[in-house]
Amino acid sequence: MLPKLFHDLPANALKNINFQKSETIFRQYDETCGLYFVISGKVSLKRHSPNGDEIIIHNAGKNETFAEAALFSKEYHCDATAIETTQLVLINKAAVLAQMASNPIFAMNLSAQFARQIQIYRRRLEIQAIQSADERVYAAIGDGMLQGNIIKELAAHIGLSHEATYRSLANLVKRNKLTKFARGKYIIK
Amino acid sequence: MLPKLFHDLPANALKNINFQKSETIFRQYDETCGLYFVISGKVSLKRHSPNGDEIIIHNAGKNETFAEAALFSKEYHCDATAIETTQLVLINKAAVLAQMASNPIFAMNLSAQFARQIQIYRRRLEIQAIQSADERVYAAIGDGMLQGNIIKELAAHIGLSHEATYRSLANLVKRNKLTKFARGKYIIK
DNA sequence: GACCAAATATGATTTCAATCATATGTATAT
DNA sequence: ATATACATATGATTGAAATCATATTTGGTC
Repeated sequence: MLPKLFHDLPANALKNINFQKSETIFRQYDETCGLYFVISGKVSLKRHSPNGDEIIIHNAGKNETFAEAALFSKEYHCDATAIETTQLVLINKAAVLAQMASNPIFAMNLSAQFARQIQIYRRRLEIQAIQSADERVYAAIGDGMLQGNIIKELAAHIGLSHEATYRSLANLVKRNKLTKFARGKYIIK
Repeated sequence: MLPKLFHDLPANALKNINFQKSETIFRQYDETCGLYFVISGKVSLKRHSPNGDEIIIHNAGKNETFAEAALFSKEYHCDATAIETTQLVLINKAAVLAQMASNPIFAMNLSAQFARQIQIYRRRLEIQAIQSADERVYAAIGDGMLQGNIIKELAAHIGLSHEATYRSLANLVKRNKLTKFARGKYIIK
């Protein structure tokens, strides 16, 4: 779901684009044209260090934006590549900047959107820092991080192996901390 | 170092405040008055879940801002408490919002600041997800995350025990991937 | 220079998640 | 109804970080 604030932009500021697996979206040093929203699929954002190592910046998945910093920079800071078949919305930089300049409410909504994202990432860092798989899974479920009903995706999202995640879920149910009400569906007790 | 953009605010929009260890800075549901910058010390941001568990949102340390989302909300979303003696700058919400409304450049700079923070947190998530302590330490050093010269702080920052961190540093030096040029000082080869 | 607290270093042991291996269940397409 | 790909589940083993225990070094203060 594209964040509501972007609907305030002119219609031609939003452009759907499809990418095949392994296709390049943009490269580091390309001139920036906008930020992106992921409708479906997954995008890998990477950079190369001076000594040639590959630095993973982020993998952006469904319902996430990426390349926000591109709004404020002439060049993209990294390479973006589709990990799988991917559908994106390109949100035009010039349109965003123009809207920010002319509509203070839009500018404020954009800052608010970014501030919310900061909050989300901070919490994710805390969760990922939890050593115990059981406690990490419990925290993630509590935070609503199980979005669909695929446990394997939750596992990847919180940095656990899928096996450890299944086990933790089973333990938590056994310990009466969670209820499993359907396949891939749990609630906190 | 307070981000430059906040210097564009009127002087009375910035207020230094000191807190003793364990002192409350704000509580969840308090009316928001602004965001904060940490000059020194550490602040714990926590919330309580419906069933009484304590949820750690973030620990904010030196040179970080926190409570950014307060700019866009009537109430604080969590409790903030000083973990140790702490010196903060309170950045006045009304002044920030007024400046955003009247100065599009300021609004843009604030969004840019937040976008940079998003980038930093995303990268930190990736680093923290690296299983191998050696590779995690290497990535963190490469990203300039060793800010002072206290390895123990780096360890806490990247989610490793201090022992594992010292060991990894020693391994990386032995493997010729890092050079130690002083106590607590390393560079990538 | 002496003292002290904290950081760093290192050895040994424990813990538990990752990994490997296999089996079962399930949603989807035909 | 059947076939298939993928998710889920579970047992066994491995590996490496956490933890525990000590020792040494170092920076700051007096």
